[in-house]
Amino acid sequence: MDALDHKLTAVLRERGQRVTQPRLRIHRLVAATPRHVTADQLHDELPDLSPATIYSTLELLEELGVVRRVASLEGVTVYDSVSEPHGHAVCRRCGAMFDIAAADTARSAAPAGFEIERAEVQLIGLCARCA
Amino acid sequence: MDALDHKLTAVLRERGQRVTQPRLRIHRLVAATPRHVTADQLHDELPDLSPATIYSTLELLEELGVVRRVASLEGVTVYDSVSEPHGHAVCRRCGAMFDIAAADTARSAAPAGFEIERAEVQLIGLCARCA
DNA sequence: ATGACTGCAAACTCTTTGCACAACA
DNA sequence: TGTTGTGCAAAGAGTTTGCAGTCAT
Repeated sequence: MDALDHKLTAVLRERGQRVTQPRLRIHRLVAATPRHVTADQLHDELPDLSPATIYSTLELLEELGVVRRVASLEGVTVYDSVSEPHGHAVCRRCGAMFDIAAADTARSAAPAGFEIERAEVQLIGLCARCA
Repeated sequence: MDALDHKLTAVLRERGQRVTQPRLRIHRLVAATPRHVTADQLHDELPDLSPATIYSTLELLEELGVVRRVASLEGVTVYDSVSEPHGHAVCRRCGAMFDIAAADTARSAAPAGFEIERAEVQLIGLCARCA
């Protein structure tokens, strides 16, 4: 986990931002979560951090390019550590999310002049267990 | 617009649901909107309908397969009349949404056993005007 | 030391719910 | 006429904001 802290520390310093415990802890947790996190889940795991801090830190981490906001279906914002551009298959019944690799193929469909910053693919349906 | 009303009337009757003015009006508006609608936009155009009615009607129309809920980035639910499965290119700056046709190509990436009910593709970036 | 960051609490937005009235069948 | 659907108002989630105290530099 130390490598993670160093990475974030470097990015923060580079932008003149302070290195604080909440930032390191939230970053660690997002990076350690295999798939996706909500602000609420983070608050469950870090109860001593206020929602305000969690949200503002997530916003900062997004600006730093370390975390990504993913649109979700239930009106809840889902966050994701930035690794590779990818898509999600979302089970309508149990909510399970699977990463898929279709985002790249989708890029070819952009309208003329559109500068793609990221491609999100969501497949909604029933996972193998629920089907 | 009469064809629309007839279509919805048929679907409603088929399911034993009543045909009401709010349902017809909301359906017309969603169908008439070139791209996507939020519940709030509908309420602006139909101020005499209560939010509760708008939401419950949208939910009904979704169950009837006439309208689709689209995940959005700003924590606002976006609705879309059902036509062809498609994706969206969303401008990060001005919020403009363009339909794209990439959803089909994305289907091939589903995990094993996953039953796709719909495929959503979102490209986030800057549209030609904002770039 | 000083300025940025955090926590607390309240506010805000979007959406849902409960109940009485109105409208469809 | 008998339900079902609607409006109103309040409640409920999730997220944002303001301000005073705390901590990194």
